[in-house]
Amino acid sequence: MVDRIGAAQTMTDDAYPLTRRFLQGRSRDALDARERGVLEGLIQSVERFTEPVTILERGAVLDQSTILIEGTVARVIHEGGRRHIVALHVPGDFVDLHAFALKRLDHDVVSIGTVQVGYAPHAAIDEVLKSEPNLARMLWYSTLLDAAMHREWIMKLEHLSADGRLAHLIAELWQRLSFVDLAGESGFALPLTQQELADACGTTSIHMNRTVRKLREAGVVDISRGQVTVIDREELARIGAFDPAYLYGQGPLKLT
Amino acid sequence: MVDRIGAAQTMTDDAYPLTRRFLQGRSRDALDARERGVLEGLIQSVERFTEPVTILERGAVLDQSTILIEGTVARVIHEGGRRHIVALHVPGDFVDLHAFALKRLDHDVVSIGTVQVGYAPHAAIDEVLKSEPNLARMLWYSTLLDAAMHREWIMKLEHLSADGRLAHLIAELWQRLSFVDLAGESGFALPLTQQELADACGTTSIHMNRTVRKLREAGVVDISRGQVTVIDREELARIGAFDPAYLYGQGPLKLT
DNA sequence: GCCTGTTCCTAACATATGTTAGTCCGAACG
DNA sequence: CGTTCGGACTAACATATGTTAGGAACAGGC
Repeated sequence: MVDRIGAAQTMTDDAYPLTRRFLQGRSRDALDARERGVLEGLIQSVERFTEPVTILERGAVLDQSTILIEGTVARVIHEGGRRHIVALHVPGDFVDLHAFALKRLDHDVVSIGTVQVGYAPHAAIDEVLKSEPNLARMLWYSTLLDAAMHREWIMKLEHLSADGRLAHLIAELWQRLSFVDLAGESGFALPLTQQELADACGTTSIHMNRTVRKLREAGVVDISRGQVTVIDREELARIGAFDPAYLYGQGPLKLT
Repeated sequence: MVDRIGAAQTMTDDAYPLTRRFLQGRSRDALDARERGVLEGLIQSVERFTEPVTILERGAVLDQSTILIEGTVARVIHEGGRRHIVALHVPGDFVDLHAFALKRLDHDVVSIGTVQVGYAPHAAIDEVLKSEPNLARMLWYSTLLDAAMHREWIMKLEHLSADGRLAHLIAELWQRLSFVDLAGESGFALPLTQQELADACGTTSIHMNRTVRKLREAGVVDISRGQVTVIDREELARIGAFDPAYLYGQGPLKLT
């Protein structure tokens, strides 16, 4: 592996404005400076969305993959006239790297709030697979993190009722935003409406409203106007049965 | 890509007793004979379990990955004294290939009924990554299929109530077993108890019992004594909101 | 400034599901 | 042949959640 000094790492990371958050807080130091340069070079174009928009449509056959640079996007499966959020992404995440191997997308990808993304052509990723086994492994790794989060969501949906599901979602997002330096001491910005929170927790907006109020009145967390303020961190983790091990962060984790 | 003739393919597949079901029914023909040989050669040992056993434990640091050769295994997350099945595997599936890159397992892997597995050392997979980009891509692909199934399970848990969840599970298993030639015309063998079905559908065994009875009395599917008999295939797919696209099968799919 | 749409919020009622407490049955085993 | 044990099954009751039907607060456009 590669030895790196913390300060030097921060300096070099600034040299990669588009991909600097990729695996930040995870095993990013498994990539050396050259590999980070290769990764940054994969991004051949950038796009910005200010309106809510379906960035990628289910069934689309893609020849490039998308990395989230700024903002929030959701992976959505429409079924029975309803919109189901199956995953949420924070900056630094590839949102459709799986399409590199699967080609066809099995779900939509939609923007939430203002979003900036970068595109990496599959042909360029192909070259990485042939000549950069370590970087290839890290790309694979990032899709495996998605899968680990999916499994945790399955557990959450099978095990917890609405308040636990919401608490888990909040705790997870807080942790993931902390990895990429986008969370505050006591909370974080959250552009999701109650309807969207409901879509991500498998409930209705009416019930999500009850649940938000319940957690607020219980003095656990205040979710309002795009801002989450955590009041009782331990209680939040307890209600949400949140153990961050599945996020595979490095170093001591904020929530235990 | 590689041109292959159907008959020849069947013959060569018999030469790979341990890995012949890997990606069968999916994009397996993207692998040529040499690559299939390399894959088969990855399996350095085989083990058989006749008793229900935890094959792999959460938190374990692995130096090999496990392919399911025969039988059924479940991925399980224990939480709050309960056992939650987050994924089920059929022969041909790698059950912990993600541990190659993640190293630490975030869940248990348990056998259901009699099971035979093979082990592929990570060092050998490392070599594949360096010298067999196409095979490496197929290994990646297989973990992305797992993730796609995870997402469908999330949708199922968010969207459907107990009878829909059960119908979806049955329809999915039937399709996946069909891919690997282990399903019959009107059903398949299923070693899961009602308790385990409940664990996979996020409900209780009592409610699963109601649900099994309901689907039986409605003339949709009969689940009993380890055997599933599908009576009304279309209704099963309708109740379970089952669209097999997410399984990325090739050719015409059994259920539509 | 007012209109218009979206989000947040509430109430009342119906229903799915969980919980507790069992009985019944067949397979495995002595 | 009886015992034992796990799984299948049922009933009665409590509760979480969905559904329908709205009102209140707020932001953006004109």
